Amino acid sequence: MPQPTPPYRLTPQRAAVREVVWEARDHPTAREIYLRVKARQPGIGFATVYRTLSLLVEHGAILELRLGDVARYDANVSPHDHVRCTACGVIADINVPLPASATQRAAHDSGFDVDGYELQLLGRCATCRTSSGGR
Amino acid sequence: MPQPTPPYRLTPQRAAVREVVWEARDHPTAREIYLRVKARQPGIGFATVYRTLSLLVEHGAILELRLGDVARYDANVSPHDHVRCTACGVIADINVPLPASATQRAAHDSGFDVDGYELQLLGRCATCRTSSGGR
DNA sequence: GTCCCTGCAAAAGTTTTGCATTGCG
DNA sequence: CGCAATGCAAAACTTTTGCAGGGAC
Repeated sequence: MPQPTPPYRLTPQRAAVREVVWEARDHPTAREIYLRVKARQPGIGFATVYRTLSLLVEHGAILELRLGDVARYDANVSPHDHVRCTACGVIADINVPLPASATQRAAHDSGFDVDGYELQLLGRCATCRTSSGGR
Repeated sequence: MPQPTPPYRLTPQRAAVREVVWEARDHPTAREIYLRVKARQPGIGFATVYRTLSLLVEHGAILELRLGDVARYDANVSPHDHVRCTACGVIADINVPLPASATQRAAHDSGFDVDGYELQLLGRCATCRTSSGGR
């Protein structure tokens, strides 16, 4: 997907936030993004990062995930699912073949019109499985 | 599932919290539970409710849901899914037929051992759909 | 000149923790 | 008596908001 000229002003701060998210592959939290951006724009403040993240989410440039207790951000805006390691917390993108008809029907029975869904698998990543032995 | 004598002391405060969650059908937040319990045990404090909720979750007596920005609690501890109204926030229990093999395979390709999953559908409930007209 | 953006600080909200007190076992 | 549980208050943390200053258009 090409990036159209945004309808908002792309200031250096905003560009830095956008780049950090785009380059990240680890679904960083707002605080983590703030720290990484600060390495490039030492003067930037919390509020600017938070406001920029909201802006980018609103415009569909990035995705906000509410997987655990804090918000995380994902540059992959196409529909996909996630798997989270319950040991170390690492999150990976995956695709689960879940037919739209299944979700539509299940929710429709409850009287809902369904727009979409969020699916998160829970387990142990390869690293944690190996390092901590069997369990 | 019958309730075994808990391995923790079932004080009046804890019993009240447990009952409130068991009687609730609306996936209340910790604050909502606190307010409802307070109606029965006026002297109870925040901390006790929070600590009791953690305790009950640890022992599998109730479920903690992280669907939105705050924690919600569910007395239904058997595996099931949820649908949330993006307009009013109401949450309902549903069951989506998602074969374990599908999740297992998808995650295994990423190197994860999968224990379970959380599936949340998003849409508009019957009430919101009717009241706000088309959109 | 006007308006948007930024940075700092404070506020708001949820959840956790410290600590003295209470009361069961 | 000993120890777990409680209640209150304060802390920790994430996220939002207010506001004055500054730069872009």
